[in-house]
Amino acid sequence: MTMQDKLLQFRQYLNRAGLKATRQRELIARAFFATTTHVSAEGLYRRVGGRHPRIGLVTVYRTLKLLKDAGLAHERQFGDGRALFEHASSERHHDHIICTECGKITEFASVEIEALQEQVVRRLGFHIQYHKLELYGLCRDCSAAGRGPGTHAIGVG
Amino acid sequence: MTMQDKLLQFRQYLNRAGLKATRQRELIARAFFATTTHVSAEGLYRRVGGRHPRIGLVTVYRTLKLLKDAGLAHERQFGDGRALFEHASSERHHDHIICTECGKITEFASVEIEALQEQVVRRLGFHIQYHKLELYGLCRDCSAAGRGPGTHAIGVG
DNA sequence: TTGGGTGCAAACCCTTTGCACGGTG
DNA sequence: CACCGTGCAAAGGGTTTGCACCCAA
Repeated sequence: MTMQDKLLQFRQYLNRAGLKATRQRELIARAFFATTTHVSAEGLYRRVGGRHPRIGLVTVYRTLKLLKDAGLAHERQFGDGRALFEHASSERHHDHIICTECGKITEFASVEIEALQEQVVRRLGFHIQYHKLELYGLCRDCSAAGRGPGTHAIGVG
Repeated sequence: MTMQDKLLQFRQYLNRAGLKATRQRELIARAFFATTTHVSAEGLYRRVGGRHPRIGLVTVYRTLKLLKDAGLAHERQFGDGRALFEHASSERHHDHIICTECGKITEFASVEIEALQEQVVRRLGFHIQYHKLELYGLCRDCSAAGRGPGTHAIGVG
């Protein structure tokens, strides 16, 4: 799905919902679709604001909510208090692995893990609706650079 | 590990760290160890404050931090903006399944899932330090009661 | 006695909301 | 032209910090 497709879908959503396609919404959506990784509202605000100072952080929040409603963005909570947003249209469900050294976020998916989850909790009488799996560790680069606890700890407590 | 053991461990921690065993810390620790499930700072504050009105929420936060430092409490973020605390001393690593209807939190553990996680991300060059797995769905009771989306939706969009 | 501990209020961070002005359909 | 959208500032919720008084060791 190209940037143009996504923008079109966003405009169509606004139209259908009786909302207006404003200059700000267009610029914020473009900046969002241009990101390759997870962005915070603040981060997106800085990207847009660098070129268009008249756009407020509040509008970024409001537009991100619209993008979610349009099904074009997912909001993720990684427990550090702020929300990160990622594109939703093109990708299937996936989980995340976060490097504790450099903060890089990598996506992965495993049907095996998900099947096992379902199996494990069925015994408890639960029926899964959705899940959130976050792995934390050292990425290849940070391992190679010898950063982090991996270097001196044989068994990490 | 009994309540008394835990209290003793807490006092020993304070002692070793050159900190003081105050009336407030004792009361808050007792209230925390008396919980059976996950509590928020606010929730613990209400439990203590019901009987001892002179204890401030701030002191609850500070004592929870001490309990974490002492290795007696774990802090969990379930993405709703506030932290929940659980006992740490007695239990091994586990994950959580949260009922989306009644909010009940159940713990579970699976070495199979964890082995699979390790295997999956090794291909990506990652080395896992820790992880966080949250399953969301309907618990047995809520399923039985016919609550939730399961009742009318065949395929949930 | 002395340094850490407490409680209150205020600050803090992220996010949302109230309101008067501005711009889209 | 009627609303919806915007920006600012202010409020909001959860958590932390500054400060004067208090108390455990």
